[in-house]
Amino acid sequence: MTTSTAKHKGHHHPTPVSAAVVDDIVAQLTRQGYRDTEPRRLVISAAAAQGRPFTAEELCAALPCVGRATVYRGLRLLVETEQVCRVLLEDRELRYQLSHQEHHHHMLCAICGLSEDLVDCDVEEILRATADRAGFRMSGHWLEVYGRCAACAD
Amino acid sequence: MTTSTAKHKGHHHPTPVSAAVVDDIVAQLTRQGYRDTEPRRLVISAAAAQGRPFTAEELCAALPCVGRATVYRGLRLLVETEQVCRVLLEDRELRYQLSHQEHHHHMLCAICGLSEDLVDCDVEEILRATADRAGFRMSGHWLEVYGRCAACAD
DNA sequence: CTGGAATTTGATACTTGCTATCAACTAACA
DNA sequence: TGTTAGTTGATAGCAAGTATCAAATTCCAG
Repeated sequence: MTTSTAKHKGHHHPTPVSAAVVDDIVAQLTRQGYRDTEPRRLVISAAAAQGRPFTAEELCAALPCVGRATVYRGLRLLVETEQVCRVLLEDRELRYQLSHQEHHHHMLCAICGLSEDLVDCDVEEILRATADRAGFRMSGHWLEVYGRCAACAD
Repeated sequence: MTTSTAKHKGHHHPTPVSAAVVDDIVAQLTRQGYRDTEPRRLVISAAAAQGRPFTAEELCAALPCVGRATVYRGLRLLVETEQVCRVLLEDRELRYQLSHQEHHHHMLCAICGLSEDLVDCDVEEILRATADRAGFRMSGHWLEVYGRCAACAD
């Protein structure tokens, strides 16, 4: 979980993408009946190349040869199949990032834009219990935590 | 599906607005140097008349005599001065409602649209502690809980 | 009261983010 | 290799919200 000695701040290197990651995701998709297409692979590859949460528009810009609608559709498919998760910034900007876990939340660094998964956190049960107490049956929730990552803390 | 002692579904009675509520909010604003204007009062009054979280567009529709931009500006001002809080639906639709507390979260009913304040809930400290453990300094968060209110539960 | 500066308003145009359409294309299976 | 159903992408469109700016209003000073 990228603790690490502060590397770049605000500057985003695309991470080298291992073809294996892309293949793996494509495999998940084909297993679910979706086709293995070139534009789709490009979207996945570009998404995997991002070092931190990215916007749909950023992906469009990174893929000038792929149609705008296709990028949006690709992202939507990846979210639906849980290969990618959505991240909501404080200003309500929607970003995406490859998902590495079942269901989880993120801590978002306001300085470098990095996202860290929130682990060892049982908010969910607490919320459910609190809701129950009010006779409210919880079916879902949205949670994002904002702040500064270790590297960007004062 | 709304079993319950179904009252209205999707039909929203505007709650009768006590002038006192409007006056009180206007007072808070003038205290902060903002002017007491007719359109502003109309926006506040309409906001207070809503029984549940409402959209900016709904307010515009309810106030045909007030300019669109003015409604949006009025809402923004009310949010900034913490008279109104923002509520995010699962589909990311942004709604508003009069704020009755310092800082709190909402449980949103997917059936009737009602919003209940989440009380007796210490998620915040838990989140902060969890973040701390990862060397992450939390400065804010966004949390919404979705489900069914007592009246709409099966 | 009244004058006038500063705030506020609102019509309009615009931006941004995203979806609908639909003909052309292509992956996958027989 | 042919069929066909899923996929693509150019385009148009839509919804939410903001920028502009002249006209109107508030409110304080005098």
